[in-house]
Amino acid sequence: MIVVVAGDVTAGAVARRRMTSGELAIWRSLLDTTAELRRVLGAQLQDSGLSPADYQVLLALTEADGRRLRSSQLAASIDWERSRLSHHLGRMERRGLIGRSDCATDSRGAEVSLTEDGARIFRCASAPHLRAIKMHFADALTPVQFEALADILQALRDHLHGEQSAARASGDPS
Amino acid sequence: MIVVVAGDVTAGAVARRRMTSGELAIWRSLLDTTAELRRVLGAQLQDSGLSPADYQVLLALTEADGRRLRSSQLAASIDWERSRLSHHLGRMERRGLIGRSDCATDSRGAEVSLTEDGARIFRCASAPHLRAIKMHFADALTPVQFEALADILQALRDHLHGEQSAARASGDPS
DNA sequence: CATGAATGATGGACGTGTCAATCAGGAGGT
DNA sequence: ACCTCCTGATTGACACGTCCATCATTCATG
Repeated sequence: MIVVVAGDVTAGAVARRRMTSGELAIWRSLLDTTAELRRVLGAQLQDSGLSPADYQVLLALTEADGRRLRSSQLAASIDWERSRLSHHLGRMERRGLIGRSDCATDSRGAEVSLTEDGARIFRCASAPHLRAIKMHFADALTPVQFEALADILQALRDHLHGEQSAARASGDPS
Repeated sequence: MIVVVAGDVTAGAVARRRMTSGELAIWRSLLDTTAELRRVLGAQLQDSGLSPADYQVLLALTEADGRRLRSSQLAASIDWERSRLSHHLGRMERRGLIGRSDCATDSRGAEVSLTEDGARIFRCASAPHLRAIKMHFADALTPVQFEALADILQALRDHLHGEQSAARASGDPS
């Protein structure tokens, strides 16, 4: 039986090549630059009294039906570990940003809801935050660069997830 | 005297435009994708018993003259706050990865040095880490995409730093 | 040289993130 | 009904990062 590595058509071609120092430098630059952007935007958000994590949670809740979500749904929608979310919700609850109540259909579950305060603070934080993203990110790039970046991010995501399906396809019965 | 806004030739043109939802989506994708990459590579590093932060410190020390650096130099070379570095060095010292000693020329200063253990562990961690970067990042992109990414990162950094010099040039006497 | 500002480094408090353990409740089979 | 397994969620311990205060030393200035 002949097994052909599938899922990533470039895998065979590059398998034995060494990473160049230029590629490594670009990787480090990606790390550094995104870290700095996160730092700048995090500092801006803090003016509104929110951390980037708070913002993610409040954004997901604001967009949710009835401004409430099962804890698991919330965790899935922002791709957090449940434990992390549980800790963070505890802190946000102490600050009065969200509320937690039991779930009607599943007594194990918890429903997370946006409080008045939480909704109000999120509204106040949202506009300046979007302006900051525009100022520090969107205004820095040309339309051509945006297109290229979207393409690159797509390739990175496909590659990350393609690896998994390739592993599954080649004999790992997950 | 005529003052011309310099440093970012596009600043005037985009000042009043709203950010498009596409641009916002690309920003979120950048956040998510780089976060996932950091997560995957951090998990890989942990197999060698190091955190990404440990790796950064050990890399800087390994490349330093005599494998030792003043604490401030180290902080500057990896762009950390001094307090963060101090805390982290305390933890790394407890684990035997680095040592701290007084500085000869400035009694306020501290010199950070690589221990035998630290050097050995870094050597063992380095190769698999570089392989992981290649596998998850470098192998995902074409040469054209690398070139585009380098260009984009350069534009983002120039913009971040150009803002500061523009602010300084237009009347902020820092 | 005396004194006040600046610098190098550390420490405590607190918010945050991860891992592993735990616990209550549902789901499915016998 | 009972047992087992799975799932939703929380918790404790600990590593990590930031903010702010502190302390010793050096530098600059009169």
